[in-house]
Amino acid sequence: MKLEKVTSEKGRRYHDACGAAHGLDLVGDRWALLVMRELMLGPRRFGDLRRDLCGVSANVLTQRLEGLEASGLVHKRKLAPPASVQVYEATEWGLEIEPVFMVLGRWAARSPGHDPTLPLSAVSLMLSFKTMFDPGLAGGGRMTLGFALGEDRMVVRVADGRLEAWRGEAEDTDVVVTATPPLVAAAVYGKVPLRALVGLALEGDAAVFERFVGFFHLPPKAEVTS
Amino acid sequence: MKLEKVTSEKGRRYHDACGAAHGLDLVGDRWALLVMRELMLGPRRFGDLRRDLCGVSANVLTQRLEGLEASGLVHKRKLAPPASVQVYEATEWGLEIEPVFMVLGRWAARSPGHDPTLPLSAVSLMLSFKTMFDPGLAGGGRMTLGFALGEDRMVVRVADGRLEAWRGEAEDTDVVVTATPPLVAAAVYGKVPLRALVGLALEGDAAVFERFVGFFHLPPKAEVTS
DNA sequence: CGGCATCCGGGAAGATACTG
DNA sequence: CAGTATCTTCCCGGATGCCG
Repeated sequence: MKLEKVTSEKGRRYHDACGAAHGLDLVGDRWALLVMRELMLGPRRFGDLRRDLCGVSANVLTQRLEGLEASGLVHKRKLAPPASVQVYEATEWGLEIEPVFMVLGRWAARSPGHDPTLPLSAVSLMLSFKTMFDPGLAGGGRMTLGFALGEDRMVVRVADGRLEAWRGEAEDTDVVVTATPPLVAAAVYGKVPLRALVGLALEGDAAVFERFVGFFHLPPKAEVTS
Repeated sequence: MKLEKVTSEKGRRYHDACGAAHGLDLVGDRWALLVMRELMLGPRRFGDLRRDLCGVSANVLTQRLEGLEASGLVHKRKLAPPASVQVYEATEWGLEIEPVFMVLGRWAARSPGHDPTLPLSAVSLMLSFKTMFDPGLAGGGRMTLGFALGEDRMVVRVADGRLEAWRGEAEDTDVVVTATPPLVAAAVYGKVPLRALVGLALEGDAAVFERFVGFFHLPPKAEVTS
């Protein structure tokens, strides 16, 4: 006898025609935006989401996925056999939220309270590349890098002053980086010398990764004098 | 005997190096982002914030302002005599959050659940202009409009394919619009004929406002077929 | 009256255990 | 592995009251 709470989904929404307010109605609940983040590079399984969203509990994750699906941002799908596993996938419209991560991330990176040494998911690392990539620094540089981050395999391509990232096995890559996401972040954003990063391994042309590191720069910290 | 809750400010934050996650640490609490929205066009008083943030309770607003001030996004200031009233003002870095409203608002406007007839604050209306303005439609158009929205006085200038908005009395304006924000939104975004909008009054060159309305277009609604 | 603290009820989030 | 059930904690919202 389920108590049929029926999830009224009313009452805690802003009653505001402002687009940003409605955006918060859609992804303003705790964890909701970060769930979308993890889906930006392709479908994920429930357990993978739970692992990468460090700290989220199973019931909350279930609620968020239900809510996001009800809003048309996420689609529950079952992969074809023999995989036959259930995955959650962002809808076409859901994927269009990506610029929010860029703008919000770039702004928040100026916060004095931002600690870049905290844990980081593989998807977050890829999105940070797309956010902090500076075409002016890259010039006409052209390269393909593979990243082996725990179980995750990512490919990053820089070409024509643009950076693209997707989930996939490394093929035709100039260099393959094996490490944890925070270690890669330390190298790219902290400009920590590679020899100082135990646990980060390069296979292939190490000089390509050295150049890659130079394509990024963090925005200056904001003044907190007030 | 204060119980010294000391606002540990710990525990409910995401423990994530991702910039977007830290952005949520800063403005992810309920109402926080909308408080920043209301400060985008200049300092506001506590009571004004409470009136425009329809539904926020006084204690929550106090908590948010305290938190935003502790984060360096908001500054509490007392206006010079004879005003001598206390106002809350976004810091320089706090103002830089504005692009978040543009991107989030443009994305959320595609939601099938977005209801543009809901209440709207004067600041929200101005930000929506900056968000939905299409330079291609404006061409070389050049105009200055005044808006009298209840107690609020706003000025909007279109020039050189750019739109600017600020709080101020109408001077040297081509036309002055007196109405409520939702009525103006109905005219601009709903393309409702002016004669159908009782309560909206134009003073000056009405044709200028007619042209102004043509400078905006809402993005198409997203497919919810999935 | 504006700004802010206190108290309380309801509900969302967090943690853990349990089930198919 | 993918959730569900249950309990606890704490945030949110509303009301009240203090104080300059």
